[in-house]
Amino acid sequence: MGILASASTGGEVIVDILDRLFENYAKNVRIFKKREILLPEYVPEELPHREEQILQLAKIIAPVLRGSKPPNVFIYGLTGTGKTAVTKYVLRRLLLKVKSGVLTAYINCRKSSTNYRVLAELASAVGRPVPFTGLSTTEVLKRFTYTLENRGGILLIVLDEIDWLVKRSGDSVLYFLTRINEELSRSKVAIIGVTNDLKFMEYLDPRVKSSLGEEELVFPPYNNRELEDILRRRSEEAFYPGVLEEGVIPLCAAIAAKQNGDCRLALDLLLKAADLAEREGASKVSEEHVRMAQREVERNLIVDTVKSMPLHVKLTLLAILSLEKNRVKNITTGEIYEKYRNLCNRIGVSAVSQRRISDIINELDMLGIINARVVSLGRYGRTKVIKIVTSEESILEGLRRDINLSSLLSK
DNA sequence: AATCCACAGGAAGTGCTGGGCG
DNA sequence: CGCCCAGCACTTCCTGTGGATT
Repeated sequence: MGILASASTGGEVIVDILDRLFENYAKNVRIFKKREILLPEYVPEELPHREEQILQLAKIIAPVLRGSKPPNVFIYGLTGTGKTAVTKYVLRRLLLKVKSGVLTAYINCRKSSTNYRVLAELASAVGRPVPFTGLSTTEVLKRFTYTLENRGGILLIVLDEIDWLVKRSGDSVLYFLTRINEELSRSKVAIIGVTNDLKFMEYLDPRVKSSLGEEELVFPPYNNRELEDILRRRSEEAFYPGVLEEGVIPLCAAIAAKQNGDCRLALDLLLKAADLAEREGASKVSEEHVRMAQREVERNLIVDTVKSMPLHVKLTLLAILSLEKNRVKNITTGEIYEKYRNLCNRIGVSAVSQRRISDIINELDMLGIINARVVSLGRYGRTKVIKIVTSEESILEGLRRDINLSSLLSK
């Protein structure tokens, strides 16, 4: 105690802080009854307001119960409309009814966005794990097909966020998977493709497109009332009674309803708000906690993505930022490249080509940090006009974490 | 109506990493 | 060990283009 107190400049202040922290902590174990109920991976026992979609999907894949291959399904819906939850839920229920001969593989294509990784996951789903690198894709393909054929039965493949796979690696794996059944006799493959981007279908080979879209399911966004209802039900399990102030759930629902009815966001806000309340030792979660959570969610998202960017992406972003700060109107690719080259000179790294910067600008646009749209300025050429559409403060904070950039940001 | 700017963005290739196979 | 593979970040070279200006 003495050591602790004398080590700190403020005498026994640290002791007071610790005391309060521990007291609060002990007192506030009472907010969460079961925190994991609010985590995004959690699939609840009931999925309210998605009964219709559950039924439709179940009808489509029910043929596996009689041992025949169900049609391929394509599921479309905005983020947080319950696509993944419904799919997992229906598959889980199905597996309870089926004795043998059915295998499922769930692949998140954002995490496994290359042909090789998708095939590797499929291979391990049929019980033939392969090294995560080193083999040729045709080799993995062979092993997967061979093992599947020997096992027999039906394999249901869920390709979640399938647009990521197509955008990064093309549709060759999809093409292979939609035609694999012609080579199999003892087993069959059915695909459930899940996405929130309908436009990506246009890039598909027409044969893949028609095969994948044998059945289609659309998930509408949740409305305000439905979101509230979902939050209430989850809260009953997640929290002790009475810890949420009156307006908390409606506020979370309202914010999320504005964001295309994103239920994941609603749950995340509630979770973060309760975390904040607990951390500061409040006995109840208030609307103010929700608003703080909203700001934090937005901020963290930007800071984290910026922080993890490669150097030249950061430099590009910094170039855009400083052009914006100099009140340049209608920032173009050429202007960004010039500024970027200048920044590279100042910290002594060699610049990449303008072609590459053009791609980086597109990447930043896809991340939603900037907005880049192609415009034609007639005589003055054709270029992209770029705007920052997120908090400049948060971007800057992400950039500041990079020591390479410290000399550029000091003043 | 023709021109021509300032890029967009496709194709193909390079060098590197991190691994496998026989 | 030597050779092969996929993925990535990037380059080089290239053709294409919307529309204000001539």
